[in-house]
Parts: sequence; C-alpha cells; structure tokens
Amino acid sequence: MKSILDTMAHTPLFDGLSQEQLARIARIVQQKVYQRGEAVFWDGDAGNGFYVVAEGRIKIYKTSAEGKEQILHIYGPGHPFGEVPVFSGRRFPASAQAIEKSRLLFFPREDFITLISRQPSLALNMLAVLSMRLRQFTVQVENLSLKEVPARLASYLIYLAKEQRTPSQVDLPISKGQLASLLGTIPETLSRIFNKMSQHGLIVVEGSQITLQNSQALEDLAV
Amino acid sequence: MKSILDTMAHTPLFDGLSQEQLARIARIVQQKVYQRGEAVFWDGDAGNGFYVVAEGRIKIYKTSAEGKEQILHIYGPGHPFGEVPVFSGRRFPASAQAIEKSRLLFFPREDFITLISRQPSLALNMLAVLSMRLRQFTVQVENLSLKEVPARLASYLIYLAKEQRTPSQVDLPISKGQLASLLGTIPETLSRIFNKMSQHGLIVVEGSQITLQNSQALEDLAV
DNA sequence: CGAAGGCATTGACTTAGGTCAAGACGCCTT
DNA sequence: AAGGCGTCTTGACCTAAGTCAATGCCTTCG
Repeated sequence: MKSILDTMAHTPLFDGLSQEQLARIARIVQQKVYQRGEAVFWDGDAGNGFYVVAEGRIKIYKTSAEGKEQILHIYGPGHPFGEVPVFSGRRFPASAQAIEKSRLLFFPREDFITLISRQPSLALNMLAVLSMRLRQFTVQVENLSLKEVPARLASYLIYLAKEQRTPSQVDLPISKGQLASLLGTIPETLSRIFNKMSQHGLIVVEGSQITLQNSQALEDLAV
Repeated sequence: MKSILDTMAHTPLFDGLSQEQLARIARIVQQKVYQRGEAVFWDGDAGNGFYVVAEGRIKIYKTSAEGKEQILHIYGPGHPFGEVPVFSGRRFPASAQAIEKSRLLFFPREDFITLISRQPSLALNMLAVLSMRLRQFTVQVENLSLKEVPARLASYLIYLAKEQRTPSQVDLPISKGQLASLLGTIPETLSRIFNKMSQHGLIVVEGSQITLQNSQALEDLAV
C-alpha cells in the first residue's frame, strides 16, 4: 500500500511542490477506507473538506426523484473530488459512492485554505483542476444534448482506447449498467446499441472486453 | 458608462480587494465593445485571457455538427467568463457571442496569473467562481438527463422569479428561440409547452412577460 | 405605406429511446 | 452440483419530443 506522500506525489494537484511542501500538506491529511457500495457523501451534505482517491474508484452522481441516476464522473487514483463546497461555501452538488473498495485521502477545508493562501502554485494547480473539470462538463452537456446515444457510446469507446493506450481493444472499467448511467441512458438501450454495433462489424463484445474492429467508422459515428 | 474600476467593484471576483489592489488590476485590463451577434471567441480558439461583462449580455454555447446549438450560460454585468484556458492551458471549450451590444473587460492571461500569485484572496475568489460554475453544470446535466422539458421550463421560470425578485411575474431575458436552446430543446416544443401550461392555468404568457398563476404547481412540475 | 425578414405558433407525422415483462447467463455460496 | 442472486439481453409496446411545412405576426426599413 502506497504512503500518503507517495499518493500525493502522483497527483497532478500537487505537481511542482517541493518534498518539504508536500510533507507539510501531508500533515493535515486524514485517510479513510470505503467498502464497495459505501457512500462517501450525499448530494446536499455540508462539506468540510475534499478528497483525493489513493486506491479504488469513486463515482460522482445525481439522482432524480424517481430514482434514476446520472453519473457525472468516475475517478480513480490521483483524482481529487468534492472540492466545490471548499471554495463555494455551498453544499455538495452531487453524491459520491465507492464503486469498489477504496482508500481516500481527506483534506480538511480550513487547513487547506490556509495552505493555498501561502502557496500560490497550489492555488494555480487547484484552478487548473477545476478548469479541466469545467471543460469536461461542457463535453458532457454537449453529449447529452446534441448527440444521440450511439454517438455517445462511440465517443466513450474511443476515449477509453486512448486512455488505455490500446487502439483496438478496450476493457470497460465499469459494469454495463453503470455505463448506461454515465452515458445518460438505460441498460436496455445500451445493450441494443452494443448489439447493433456488433452486427455492423464496428466492434466485438465479449463481456467487458470490447474489440474495436473499425475505428474509423466509430470516429464517424461519434462526430 | 461605468468606469473600469466601478465595474470591477461590482464583480464578486474582486470582492474583498482594496482600492489600491483594484487599481493595480485595472491597469492590466483592456476594454472592448461587441455588437449584437458578434462573436467573442469560438470553441477551439486559443485563449490568452478571460473576460468580465461590463454591459450587455453574452451567451456561451456549443454547436453540433448539424448546426444545433446548446446554450451553456448567459452572462450579464459582473460575470467573468472564458477563464478555463487561462488555468488549464487548453483551448476554449465552447463559443461566446454577444446577444446584445456589450462592453467587456479583458484580462490578459500572463498578467492575471502574476497578480493571482501575489494575491491569495484573488486566487480564492477565482476558485469560488469556478466552483459555483461547476455547481451550475451539475444542475444542467441533471436537468438534461433526468428531467423532461416541462420540468426544465418550470425550474427556469422559478429561477427567474427568484432572481428578478418578482414572485409571480417574470420577464424572459432572452428570445424564446434562445430559451429553447438553453433548455436543450427546440422552439416548436417550447411553444407547445408554454401553450399547455397556459391551458392548465399555471402561467399567462404575453410576449416575454410571463405571469406565474400557480407557483406551487410549477414547483411540483419542476420536481 | 407596403414589402421583407425574423420570430413564434400550429398541425401532421416520425422516431429515438424509454417502460414493462420475461428470460438467459454467469458466478458465488453452501 | 444445486440453488439463487445480480447483471445482461430480448421482445413488444408506448410516448416525449424532434422534423417538416405552412402560416401568422411584428418590427424595421426603404
């Protein structure tokens, strides 16, 4: 198991800080382990600090009154989340849950704000993190509003292939049900689209292993 | 016409800064006027600074390959926009256009980063701005994915009533066509829903003036 | 004053994708 | 090996909302 310092060293948020500075920040960190399915916080909770994933995977999501769920992000090791209340003074705008057993670092609000006031580069790193997330939200809104489900799936597969550095073979990091929720649809629809893409020779699906047979056609579909 | 300093004094981004600090920031500002319909920047452009609306109204939006448009935000006086490239180092993730004749303040990237490194409270203000925007995006994703169009419209009317401090009378700040694009739908659909809400006695529509006849029912609709 | 262009509305029709219900397929436990 | 549970798939059906086309209406401008 990695140490706190080791995890922090691999988190972009702390890039460019000296060992000494890292050590100072590490002193304010609390560590906590969450079991698969356990809630980290709920939409509307007061937040008194933010988290960084050390191990495992966390989903950030919204739920409708009827119980339908929309996943906003899935974060793995090195990703911070839950910072919005730290800087806005408002409550969490979404819920967070461990989708597998996870170890998290928790940074208390007050201490972190003190640190950031004294470390301009830490402030700039955090600004970069939030900016990248805003970027990502514009893509999600674009997908939900301007693209149909097959295009969203194609985009996601291409994105995965890039991220996993395997141009023609990807491994779904989440269940198909969760993927449906991430793409803003339901399992039945997703299943039918996987089926249709397979029939058209775009992909081969074997459980969570997807082979991309025709990347060009997928790119075209994703527009 | 308000002075640069006067505009800055009414921008939350600069809250808590002394007159002296404001004056120092004002020195790096450039001013520019945009005519109705004129583009401020395009999705994908390189950004070398961000903007604050001094007068007028700016829409931030995404366009699909087929020309459909999704509005992400509409910003009026005092609102900053276009900061993402400043901190992420990437290009603009969306386009910006003046929806009426507008005067903007432009803050060049390099100068502003220098300032922020020396002014922790300015950094924290900017973090608050970005955090509020993230909050707002979670709401937009929730609306697009988990709510139907009537619920989105009801939410928007309630939001307007609060913002305009007129509990039962609101004035649409944008055309109905633009409103459709903001809500993730098309003018025809929006028109029909206005019609249906009127028939059910929820509202009375007279051009851009909407009277809320039954706020409770609207709240229920908005879920 | 009258033409013209943009915006909004209305109607008829189509369709993507959601709902509901029934199986199928692992895969873990006993 | 058998049972059972959760996940995924398939089919039949429905509906919200998009498309296309026509018309009305208002503002602006020659």
